[in-house]
Amino acid sequence: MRERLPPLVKPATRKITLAVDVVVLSPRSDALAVLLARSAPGGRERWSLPWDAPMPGEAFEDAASRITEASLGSAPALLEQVGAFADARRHPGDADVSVGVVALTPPAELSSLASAEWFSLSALPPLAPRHRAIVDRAITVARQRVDQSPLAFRLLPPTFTLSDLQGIYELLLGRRLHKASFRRALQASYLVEPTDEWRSEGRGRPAQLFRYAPRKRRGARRGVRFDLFTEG
Amino acid sequence: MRERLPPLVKPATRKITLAVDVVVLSPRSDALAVLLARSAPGGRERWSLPWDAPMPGEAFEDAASRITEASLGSAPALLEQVGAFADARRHPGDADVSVGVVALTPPAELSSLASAEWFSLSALPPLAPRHRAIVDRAITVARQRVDQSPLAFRLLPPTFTLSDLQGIYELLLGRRLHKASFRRALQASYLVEPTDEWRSEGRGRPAQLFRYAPRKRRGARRGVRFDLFTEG
DNA sequence: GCGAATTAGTAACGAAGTGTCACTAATGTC
DNA sequence: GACATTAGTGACACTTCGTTACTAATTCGC
Repeated sequence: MRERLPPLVKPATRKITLAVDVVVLSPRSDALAVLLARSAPGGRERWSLPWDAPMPGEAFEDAASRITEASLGSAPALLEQVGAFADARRHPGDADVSVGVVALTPPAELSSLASAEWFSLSALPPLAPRHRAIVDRAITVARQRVDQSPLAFRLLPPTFTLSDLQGIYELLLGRRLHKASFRRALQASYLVEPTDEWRSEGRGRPAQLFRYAPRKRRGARRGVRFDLFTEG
Repeated sequence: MRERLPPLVKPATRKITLAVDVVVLSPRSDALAVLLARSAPGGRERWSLPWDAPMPGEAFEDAASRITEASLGSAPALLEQVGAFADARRHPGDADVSVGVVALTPPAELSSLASAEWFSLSALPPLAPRHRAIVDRAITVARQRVDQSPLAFRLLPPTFTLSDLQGIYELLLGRRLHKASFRRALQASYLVEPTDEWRSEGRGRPAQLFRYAPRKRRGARRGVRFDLFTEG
């Protein structure tokens, strides 16, 4: 086993086809929703993630932004690559390799002309296996990033109530949070500032509107957490 | 802006070349080290990440394992993809796109025959720009994962002292930790169990050896942390 | 042999953070 | 006007965390 030496120079001879597949996420009536594009290859209605081949020299995130805009009508608020996927030939366009990108956008109505629709995560139509895997990975990545980056704020309009914000966190984390604790932690973070507007929505006391405005940056050097391991 | 409709079916026509580039990390004399392969294209000594084109149908992680084994002599303890990279034509093998993979392995001596060497992260030789980017990304990913997965244990031999473990965490996090706090948190996590062996290493009191043996799984449902945002 | 230096390991205290309950406030509904 | 509903806050108990200060076991220099 010792005499196997690495090749010094080996040309990457094999040519393959590449696609960028985008998972556009948005909150929609108390659930996370994914944007799917209609495609009817054989008369039956089928759905797939919006995708395209990147143009020569185009960065993956730029391609994802372009692809999102084509289906949604506007550019997403945040993009992040979630990895490359290669299970052989399970892509709607038969691409050998897909680069998955997750895109976040506040709730928005679709043009009724557009050949795309929102689907609740819990009620997705059948997808190509690779697209299924990319969606799952995108959700996992979003969930992991939730308290590393201000991701939740990208799923909301510029001003929002604290209950809205808490709702987004609950959607992303998949569990309920306690109101008082949530607000206390948010207060201590200096991430939002109140506006002087209030929103009355049906019954109950009107809620103050806030905007995302990170002010301080506490160099919060914390210890190590051993209790966050997600898997064996 | 409304009339732009997504293409229903668009073949991914462009063919490209693909490489898997591996960042093999290991602790080496109080610093993280990267495994680089020697390549001497023009007489001058040059270095690059171990890489190869994936074989048809081979998963990226499998390719990365194979590539690591060719340079290191053994398979790594943990592999994780860190993304696709596409800056045009800055790859040593001229691959259009690279899939970056980070591999972790305990300290190991290299065969002196092998055309690969360990380089401290702080003293890397010049690399192709894309390889530079993949190394940086690999470090970032490893640092982010440190308390989401038992990554640090993959950089240690099967048994280790708690000071060893703390040292790995300090290498990965890039800052010093307090001994008492570190041990208290580790104790509460039920991740390690003591062996009945002790190791005396030069001066000082001998240290007990532990092994990684996660026992309980506290469903530690914690609140939201707003103070961990890493960037604007 | 013996003290100094060095590394391992723990107890305990004060500060900060977190889960929870209970309350007040402002609106719509009947 | 009573009630349901949603927003927002105060306070208490409990946990967690950073830190200091200590004890324990070994090697080194003399």
